[in-house]
Amino acid sequence: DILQWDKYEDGVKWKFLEHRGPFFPPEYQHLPDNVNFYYNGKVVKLGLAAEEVALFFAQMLDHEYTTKDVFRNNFFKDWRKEMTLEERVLISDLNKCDFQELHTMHKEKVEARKAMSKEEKLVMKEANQKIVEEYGFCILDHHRERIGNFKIEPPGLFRGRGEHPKQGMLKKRIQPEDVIINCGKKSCIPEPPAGHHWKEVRHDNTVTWLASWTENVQGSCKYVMLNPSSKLKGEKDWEKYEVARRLKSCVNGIRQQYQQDIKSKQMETRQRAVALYFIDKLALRAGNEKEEGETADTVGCCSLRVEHITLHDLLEDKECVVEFDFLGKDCIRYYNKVPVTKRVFKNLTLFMKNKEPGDDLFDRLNTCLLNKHLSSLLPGLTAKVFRTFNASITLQEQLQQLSNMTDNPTEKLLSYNRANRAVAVLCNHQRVPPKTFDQSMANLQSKIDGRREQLALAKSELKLAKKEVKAHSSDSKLQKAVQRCEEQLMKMEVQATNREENKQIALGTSKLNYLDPRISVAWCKNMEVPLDKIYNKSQRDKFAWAVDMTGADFIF
DNA sequence: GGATCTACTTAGGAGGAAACGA
DNA sequence: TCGTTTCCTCCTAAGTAGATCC
Repeated sequence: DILQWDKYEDGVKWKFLEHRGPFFPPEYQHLPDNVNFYYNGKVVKLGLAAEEVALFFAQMLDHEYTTKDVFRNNFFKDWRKEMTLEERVLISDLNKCDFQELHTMHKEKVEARKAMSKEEKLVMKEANQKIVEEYGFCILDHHRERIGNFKIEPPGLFRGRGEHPKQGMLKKRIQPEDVIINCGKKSCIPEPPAGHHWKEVRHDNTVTWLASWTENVQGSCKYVMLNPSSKLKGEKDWEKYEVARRLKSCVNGIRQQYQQDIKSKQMETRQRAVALYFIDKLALRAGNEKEEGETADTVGCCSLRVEHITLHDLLEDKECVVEFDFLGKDCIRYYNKVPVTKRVFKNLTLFMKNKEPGDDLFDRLNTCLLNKHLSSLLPGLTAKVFRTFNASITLQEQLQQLSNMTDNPTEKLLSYNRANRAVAVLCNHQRVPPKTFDQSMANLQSKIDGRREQLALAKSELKLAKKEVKAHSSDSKLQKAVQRCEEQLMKMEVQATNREENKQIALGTSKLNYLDPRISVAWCKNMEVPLDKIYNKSQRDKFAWAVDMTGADFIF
């Protein structure tokens, strides 16, 4: 069976596309007269452009960002570009800038928004819904579809992740003159805001975006695209999982092949084989090259450097252990100690020979070479398919192992979460533990203790009542109280277990992007668990294609 | 054959809304 | 009913990977 999500000829994604264009954030308004910026202790009335950027900085004053040298220097440099000549001559030292009044004003605004009455909040909500109604939908091939990000990103200071060399730079305001509109030839062309025009209007039906603009900090392109619930995205999602399933049916052969390749005479082949071994076994990302100095220093498999691994002949009673320690996507640390085969271990020793810590581990390999090899093994196969495949197969196996039909609903959900968690751990989906984690854990524990005492009390009351034969009528009442107490205690204990195990693990990313939803739908059917215990509304919308087509007998 | 461009998926965090329990 | 906790939505950065350019 040929996977063909394009229902139209070569690369055509749609025949009709109509929308209102993106929604622009409001223009900047001058500060009230009584709110002042001070330079060197003196009031300075800034022009509109410089003032707007000053406010961006002032708003972030509570944030750690504003204490970092890189952030401050980048900000100051870009801020000065927005100043008039006089302003620039005067304001030459960020340390002499006093943003306090701007900061206070901002905080008051935030407080005021929080303190709004119910009625006021409702008015706001309705105004927002009107905007969504007007700009948040498009017509694509006879279907009214929700747009994902129809709002133009407002200007502000760039906040990268980790030690980003561009943090603090000014992200400029986007004008209609910067925006390219993409729509159908026969559709109405969206009206630009009054007094403005679009950069370009094009009719390219081989792409799925509705509008795009170039962002000034990294020089990359931003797109307005459809919501995940759309047919177009759903079909693409389905295809992704079908490729992963096809990998499942030939993965044994591929594994044998790369084990053989590790012995190859060709250095390139051996490096490719070891990299693939890591990608398959550890679910590492491919690791494209990145331009040095443009982004934070993060790596994936192919871009690993010698400094990122340590080899141990023997570690904690295990032989041939590779210790990984590097920053991956979003500067999330990957730390793992993994026993590997002797052959892999010997090769790694060889790859590292005569190299400096900063040298590439796989100096003969890159993602392009790796993917070319993979697509020759199976059409559509790339490095990231291994992550999808290993994630989904892990979920299926874990669900099989962990869940019992005889469990109560709470226990069934715990099993599901644990299976989900196994995948999140494999894919290294981490989160920072919530600030209140320890406190809320302690709160829960004291609630559990309280309930335990209550249960003990209820039990002894019941015992007492049973002795007195005449108290028969109140007997069943007490029985129910005991039962309810036991149930609540069990629920809380499961909740505590689940929360503890989830401390540093984020389940959302794998659920949304790596787990074939048909596995979960089938599990719900088999276990008689309502689907909405597993997926919320937007997740059910995103996975509508799977909900419709999946029976209890589905196997990934 | 490497650099650059383009289009798309994957990612964690912020903040607000809803749910929960005392 | 109120304060806390949990859930959800939005936001936009940061990846992957194929195409195009030179």
